[in-house]
Amino acid sequence: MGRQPCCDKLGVKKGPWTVEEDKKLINFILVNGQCCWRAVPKLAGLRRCGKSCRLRWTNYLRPDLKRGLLNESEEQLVIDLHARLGNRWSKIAASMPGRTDNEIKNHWNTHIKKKLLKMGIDPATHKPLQKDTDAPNPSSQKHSTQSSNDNHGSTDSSIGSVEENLNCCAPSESSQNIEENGTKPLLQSLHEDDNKLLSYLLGESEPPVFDVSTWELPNNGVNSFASWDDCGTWLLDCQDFGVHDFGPDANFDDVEINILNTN
DNA sequence: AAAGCTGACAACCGCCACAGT
DNA sequence: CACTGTGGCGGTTGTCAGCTT
Repeated sequence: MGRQPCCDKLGVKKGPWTVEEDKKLINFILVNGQCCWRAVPKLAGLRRCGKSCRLRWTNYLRPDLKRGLLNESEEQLVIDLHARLGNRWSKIAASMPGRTDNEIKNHWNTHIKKKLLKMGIDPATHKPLQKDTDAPNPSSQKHSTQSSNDNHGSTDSSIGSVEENLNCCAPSESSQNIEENGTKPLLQSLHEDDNKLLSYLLGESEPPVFDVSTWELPNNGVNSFASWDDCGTWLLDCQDFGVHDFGPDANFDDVEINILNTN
């Protein structure tokens, strides 16, 4: 109440991002790294809310993102983690390198939820559905989600019930099996390097050591690339943009270039 | 061929946590 | 300690492409 909106609504563009806007945002972050999202739109010459820029970058433009549907083992992982964490999508996403919370959330809502319901499992509690809860009302769903959040240790039995059902179609990579024999959870053993990278990109840790041919640290700016063409080629590997979309040919006006140069 | 339906996913909104003042 | 600004999160909606009737 009385709280100011995160950005001035007037003159702020909404809706799908254009290629031009993407280019500006990518170029800005390549040069300046991730900093003060509120200032990004102004500095990058975008008529967007800072929040919108952050979302666009983290959910779509980030170069370390996997694209496409979650495969079976990732899906199994999401179910396992959801049973433990509830709807804490960001926590779940943090354990799945290359996947975003938004992506996982979408996949949960469009695929997994239905799959579980079909199997007679309540997606909120991960327990078998009662006869009279075939059409669960939202309030009870919310409540049960909350309780699963609060009782992480007590959800083991429910996890079991989910995975017992899933084992019929899931391959041998059931995390239940992994944990039962006392080995490292699947999440921790998979993609540890990617986790480091993700962690760095999210500003949570020091830069990891990784293959510099695939991704350079934003703080190093354009100097990380032998040329703007290299930069474009690198981005081309990551996203569906043409090399010509980036670099000196990018459509910065003089004011924007000045802003970039003074930083 | 066209209308309606469904799935997939991008994007927005409102709230919350936390750091800085 | 209270207030403010910012970033982040989760829920929800909008849009579009593909499929079905």
